[in-house]
Amino acid sequence: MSVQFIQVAIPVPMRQLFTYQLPEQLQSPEITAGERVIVPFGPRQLVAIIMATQAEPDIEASKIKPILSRLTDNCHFSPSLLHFLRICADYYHHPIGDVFQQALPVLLRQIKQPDISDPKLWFACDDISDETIGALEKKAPKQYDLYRLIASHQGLSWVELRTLGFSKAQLNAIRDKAFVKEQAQPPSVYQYQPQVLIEENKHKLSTEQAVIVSAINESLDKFSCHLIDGVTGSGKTEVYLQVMEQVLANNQQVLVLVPEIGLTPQTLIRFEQRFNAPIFLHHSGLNDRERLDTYLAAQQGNAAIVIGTRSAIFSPLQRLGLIIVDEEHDNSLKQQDSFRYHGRDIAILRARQLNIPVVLGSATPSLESLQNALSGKYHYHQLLRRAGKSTKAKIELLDVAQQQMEYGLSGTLKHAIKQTLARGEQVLIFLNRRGFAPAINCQECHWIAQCQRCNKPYTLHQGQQLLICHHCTSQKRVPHQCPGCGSIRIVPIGQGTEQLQQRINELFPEYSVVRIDRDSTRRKGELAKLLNEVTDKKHQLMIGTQMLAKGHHFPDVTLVAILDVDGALFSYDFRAAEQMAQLLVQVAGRAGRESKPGKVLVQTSFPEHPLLQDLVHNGYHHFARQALIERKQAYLPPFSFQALFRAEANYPSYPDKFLRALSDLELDGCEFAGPMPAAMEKKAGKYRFHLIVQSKSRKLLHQGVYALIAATSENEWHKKVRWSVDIDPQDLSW
DNA sequence: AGCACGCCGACT
DNA sequence: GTCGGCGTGCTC
Repeated sequence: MSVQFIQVAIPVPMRQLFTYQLPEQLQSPEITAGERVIVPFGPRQLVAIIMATQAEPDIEASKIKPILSRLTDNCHFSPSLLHFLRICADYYHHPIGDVFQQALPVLLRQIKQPDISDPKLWFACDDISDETIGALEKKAPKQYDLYRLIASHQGLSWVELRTLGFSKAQLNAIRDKAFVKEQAQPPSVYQYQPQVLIEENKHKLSTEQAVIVSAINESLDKFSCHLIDGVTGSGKTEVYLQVMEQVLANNQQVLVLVPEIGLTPQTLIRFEQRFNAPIFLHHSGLNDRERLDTYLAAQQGNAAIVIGTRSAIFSPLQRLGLIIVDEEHDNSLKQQDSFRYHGRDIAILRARQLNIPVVLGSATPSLESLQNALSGKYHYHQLLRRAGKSTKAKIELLDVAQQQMEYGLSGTLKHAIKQTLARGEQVLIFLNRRGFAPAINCQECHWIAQCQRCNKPYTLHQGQQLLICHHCTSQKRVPHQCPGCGSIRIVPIGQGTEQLQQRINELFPEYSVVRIDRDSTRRKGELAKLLNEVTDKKHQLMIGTQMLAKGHHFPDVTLVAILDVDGALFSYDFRAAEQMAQLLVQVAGRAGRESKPGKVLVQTSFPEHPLLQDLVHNGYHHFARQALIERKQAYLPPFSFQALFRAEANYPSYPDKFLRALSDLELDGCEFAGPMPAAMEKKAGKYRFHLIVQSKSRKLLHQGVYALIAATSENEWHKKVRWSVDIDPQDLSW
């Protein structure tokens, strides 16, 4: 047997492959692309991915090392997934090794191999008398609900039960009483059986819905992209469910992508109630082991449905038949560091590659998707009617320019809150700023506590008695004295959710207030718990950040207050207005029910602003079409395509000069904007600059970016900076 | 990205 | 005298 060489992708941000020797004793069985191997790399050992075999190496033989071992756990990339990941790396001009790294669960990237045992699921025990069940129902209603749920399925994972808001204590309790038991599930391929569909929970479709379901069902065997543009409450989920039904019946799997915190109990329960089929989850609330379980279930075929956040797009489903991207406008679908992919966009690439349909859904479609739908590139489906008789929450502007404000609340708003509470209804208050106050300030010398690494004020977190920088997460004790003048008159300025909660408590002492933001929901399952408490009406007032705008519906909330919307009206980011409009409409959709319609009050100092006027009087669709006209006139996305080069270093001149040298290049059909300092010019001690490349042609942009990346190695500053490319950047502020 | 190597300031 | 700060360079 002759010496064999292989080219591998290494999980480092380098745009090249590395050549290794394949020792004779490792040559059988034949090595294939997509396999994982362990290689020596400098002083360390890494898990690498085989890309190709080679007869003759293209580098000096003395440099080549042999690989150490091949991983035999069968968790290699299938040819199809491997091809998909190459397409992604190519589209985003991102190092392939890093793309692979992100597509693998943590436990499969490590040298130490995890124990790949069969996942354990919960089942109901047989032969439990109605009497015993009746007794449980009376004594422990929560445990009874949990038992009923498990009994109605053929196996549920702890992850699902936790996501639905049940606790380990409740589960252990019914296990100890022998109502349920835990069993390992050997790998088996999901097979459709009639009992998969739980018929009694199926809704009758409206004519609008039925048309969409049949349109999608007609094209299940080929690639097609559908945008379902449906107002909140119009029954998008029911359309998803009925299309999925058909795909599952064909023995294929379904992948559902949801926003970061969109995987709420309310969403999951809809799927559980309809399908008695194995559902696996993939979201930030899972630990490494749980993520591996989902990965394996997808790969081995146990999973019929995978529901997850953006990285679930890399689930190795072998018989994927449909991808659904819910809330496709949501920016949590775009990864904002290292490999900056957009979950929705690569879902479309994946669907095209597999020749299957992809369904995008939103009440407030992104301008990109809307334009594709209007131009006929996507199938465009509108759901204009709300199911039932419910009416839409009305958005009203509250002019606060002349009003006396108390802790961010106008008198008019306080009055409206009081009246709503008096009627026994709930109130939701939005403030997109967590912490107690966004800054602290010395009243004598006007000193402001600033993070030295970011040149931005520290946020005061009073509960923890800490100053926290929200840009680099550095922390500091709260000073008792001003370091500048020694004064002790240090006061918070501005309001965050923590302070608002305190003030609301003082203003409405007879009502219970709950705060829902990243700080108050840090613990696993805490979000589900708080949301359940709200639904159970344990709290009358809710205070929260954007987190509350997604996924949940609160029928007894009839007043939503938005404290501060003005920042978005004058932002230099051309997407700020679009995002604000989406937020307002999404929020309006969270509140009210048919018998008690909701109202949204928006505090603003600029009630005459055309953007707000258009949105309030003509609705999101009119607003979106206006915005598209403006984008077209300004040659902004989606009428042009952008790539953003970022560079950072310890001194501002390096990234500036590095990018300036790149922008000197002549590129066919591309133009530059910048280089300019990033909106956060200094972050975590680094100086950051941006260079935007823009083109009306996706193809020319691609070629331009390619040429620019090739030019970096000749750039005299390239060793002085850390740089990266962001294709289709979403947030230009960082 | 890591990690080693190498060269200058404040400490047991 | 040395511990450790981070600038620089390399990884088949």
